[in-house]
Amino acid sequence: MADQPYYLTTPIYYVNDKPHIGHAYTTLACDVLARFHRLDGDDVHFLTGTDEHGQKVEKSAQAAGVDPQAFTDQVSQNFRRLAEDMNYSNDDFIRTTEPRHIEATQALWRKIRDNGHIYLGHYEGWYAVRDEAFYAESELTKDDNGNKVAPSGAEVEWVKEPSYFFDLSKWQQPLLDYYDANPDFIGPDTRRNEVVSFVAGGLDDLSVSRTSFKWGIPVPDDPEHIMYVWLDALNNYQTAVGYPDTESSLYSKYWPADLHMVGKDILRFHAVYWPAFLMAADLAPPKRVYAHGWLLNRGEKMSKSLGNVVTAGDLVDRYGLDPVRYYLLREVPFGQDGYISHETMVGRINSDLANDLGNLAQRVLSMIVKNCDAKVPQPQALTADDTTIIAAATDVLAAVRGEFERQAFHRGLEAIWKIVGDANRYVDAQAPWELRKTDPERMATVLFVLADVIRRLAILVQPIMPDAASAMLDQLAIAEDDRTFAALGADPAVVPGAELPKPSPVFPRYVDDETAA
RNA sequence: GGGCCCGUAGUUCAGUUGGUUAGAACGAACCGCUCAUAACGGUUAUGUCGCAGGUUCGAGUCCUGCCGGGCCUACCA
Repeated sequence: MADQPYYLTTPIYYVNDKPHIGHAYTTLACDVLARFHRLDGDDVHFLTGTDEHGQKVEKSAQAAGVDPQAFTDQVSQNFRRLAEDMNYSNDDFIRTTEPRHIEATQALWRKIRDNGHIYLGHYEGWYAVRDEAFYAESELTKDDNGNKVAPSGAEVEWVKEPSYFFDLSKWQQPLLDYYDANPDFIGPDTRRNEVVSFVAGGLDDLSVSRTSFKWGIPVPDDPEHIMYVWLDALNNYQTAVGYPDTESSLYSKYWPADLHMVGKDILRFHAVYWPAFLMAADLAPPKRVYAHGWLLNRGEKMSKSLGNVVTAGDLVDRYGLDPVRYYLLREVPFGQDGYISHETMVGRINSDLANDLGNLAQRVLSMIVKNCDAKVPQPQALTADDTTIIAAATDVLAAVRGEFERQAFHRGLEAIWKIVGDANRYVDAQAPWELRKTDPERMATVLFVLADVIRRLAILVQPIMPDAASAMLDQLAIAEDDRTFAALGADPAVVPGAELPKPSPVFPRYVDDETAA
């Protein structure tokens, strides 16, 4: 059970994009899982990074007057900064322009080619020179002169260029068999259904090289071609664990990946193309791909044209990092689209964090400092009420683990907050402020029990809110080594006699400027 | 056009293989407490479970049709 390997990945983000809340959301979910598994004693490898090849990058670099490598060196920093600002605990940050990735991806190409699954053909389609893009027949319309034009209005012409193809059409049945044998491969279920029906509908061979631009990984033995997008991008997951050295300690430990987290827009690449590529190379497909939904700004899709794009930085500046981390995973059922708004943010911060959890810690710690000489009190024999709540706070881990394994973060948090509620009810039922006058020893026991319940809650909440949880555990004088899930059992618990600092609220209420007056 | 999912209290959602008076949270009203970040606890209320049929002793829970919303995918021209 100890030291189980757990390898999870975010998508690699396209460097040409500016980081927005969607990137932050995907990586946040992974970060929470990574931290959870580490606390659970697993040997975690958590990867994120940037996708740096392609025509758009080539053009942007040109426009900036620098070569593509220098350009990507610069803009990939935007995503490294995001990782730092959001307190992500990734173990590696991969860039597709790194030598290790170029080497790994050419090796994958050779393997697939040598297995007979890549052939040379022609890529053809309607090409708009002005847009430098191909369009499907269905996207085209006719202008006044009867010429076919792209949605942009640009004239298109039928273009044919040599291209290597991957024989995706041959993988329909193997893929369907794989889905069938691995019912948890794609989540949530509704996405799984979509993918299965897409594959069942038949697959076309996939163009996997281009000659029309240069910024990419050269095709082995035919440098006129560069590899096209997905083969390059997807293989980052293998590169980072040492491919092509499949005997390496990293690869043999971490492959196949336990989870690829993706947005729903790129599910097909991960759930169809990627396992097909891997099977074609005699490699194991990942164990699970999970496609989450979109965050909608008050119900509207965020877009540049609407001017309602929210960045993680905007939210963190206003509400604080840990509250934002909590909010994003608690408010929206992961996997579905969901609204975010100032009102719901304030609701979560004030109700769940300030009033329920924060105030629980504050009221209990204040009583201990005032009435127990600022030391963890010495308990007497525990009553049934005491053992019940302690057991509940301990047992909830199993429920949370189960929910997180299905990426149901909101459900896991709900389960933890049920215990927060229990603890507040316990305070009221035991009324330690009465016991202070009537039965000081019982008061001491009640406060001890509460301190230990708060300890457990803080330990559980660490993956979501690392800094705030750490502050709570500091206030309980819990040693750094005693903060893993293994410490959720009875010992080591809060230590009677341990000196506690004067408590200060961990989660301040959010007060609107307008309503403050 | 084909496929998939959804439509349950003001709001966001749970409702397991069909079975007694349909649940939670937030919000609302009232009551209590006073340790605490004016926080906490208790009580109460509201639902034609999208609409119409059907199967069944019994349906939010299965079937059919319709209306409404979303997603995936295709095509005609």
